[in-house]
Amino acid sequence: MGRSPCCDGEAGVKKGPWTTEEDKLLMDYIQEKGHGSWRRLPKLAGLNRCGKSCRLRWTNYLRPDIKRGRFTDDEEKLIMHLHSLLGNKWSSIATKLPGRTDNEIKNYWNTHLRKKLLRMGIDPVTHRPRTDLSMLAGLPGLLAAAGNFGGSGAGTAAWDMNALKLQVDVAKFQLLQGLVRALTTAAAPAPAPGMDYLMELLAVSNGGQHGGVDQNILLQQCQWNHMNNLPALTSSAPTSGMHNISGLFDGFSAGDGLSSTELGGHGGASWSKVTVDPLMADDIECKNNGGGSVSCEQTPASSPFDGLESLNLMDDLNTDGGWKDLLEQISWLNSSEL
DNA sequence: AATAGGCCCAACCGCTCTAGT
DNA sequence: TACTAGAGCGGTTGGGCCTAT
Repeated sequence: MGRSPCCDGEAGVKKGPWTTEEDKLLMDYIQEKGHGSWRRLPKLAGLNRCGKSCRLRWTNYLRPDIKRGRFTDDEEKLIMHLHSLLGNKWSSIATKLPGRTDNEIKNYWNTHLRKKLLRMGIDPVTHRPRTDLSMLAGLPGLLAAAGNFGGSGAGTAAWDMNALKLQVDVAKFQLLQGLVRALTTAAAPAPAPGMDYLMELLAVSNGGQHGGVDQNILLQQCQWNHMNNLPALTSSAPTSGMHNISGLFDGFSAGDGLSSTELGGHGGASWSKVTVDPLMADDIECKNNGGGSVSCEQTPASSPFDGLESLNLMDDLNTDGGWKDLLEQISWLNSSEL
């Protein structure tokens, strides 16, 4: 295969912005005769353009059913949701938004939505919480901002308020993920760098319940697994000694925008399917079935942030010796390049 | 008022896919 | 089956516009 682009070899063909005269020629021709073969169209329509350029101009600009103007909130949410399902399949996404072109949606994504997700700490490619440690390094600022809300949210859009709460929650989850990974890597022949510090950190970090997650349980579980040379986490096949790990999820409930579909992985304790879709995705509720079994089921989507209010995030974050301290120390760990 | 930097978006480029021969 | 033409798609670019200094 592989052939030269259609415009190659068409010397003297005009490029660049279209004039109103050219637009009129193209519109008149297509409205009268249809586009037919795009390759032959320019000649028939009296245009000094290549067929590809004509097609693009028509589909992206001149088509009569094109909707102009700002994207609505609903359109924005739909794009985000569809992108989480389809990825950069702009043409497929465009079919669900009447009057919008793939090019327009692509541009809007790259200039607005992508940045919006990044600000929320969500990876715009995977639609999951960003896993790079630079996010954890920025947590102190995030926590400070969260603390400044003071619960009133005055002057702040509800969306931003909820997004920030979600971001904090995601950060908590990521922290757990990182901790478990760091700790359970000890099952490998060479302990992970910094593991000793993390163990110590957990030991001195109050050891109590934080956001429904008992750090002692976490620590004990990891130690137990280490001693018994077991996979760090498992999603099925109840394993003796795994009965405590389900407690990790007590703080995350259906509807809080944070969910997990595969609580599994081996050795590296990869909780690979943690999904955060604050907009449209159905919730996935994880349950402790006892005996070390954790099951997850999809529940109908409700309001994206239902359940957030019940998490007592601010109390949780501002408690001395609580998550705030822990996160700050973790960010220090990161900046020290362990 | 001038200018630098960032943003936005129409248009182009190059690749893949599909249908026809 | 192999090849080609045509169409479509996603990534990238360039220039105009806007905003901050």
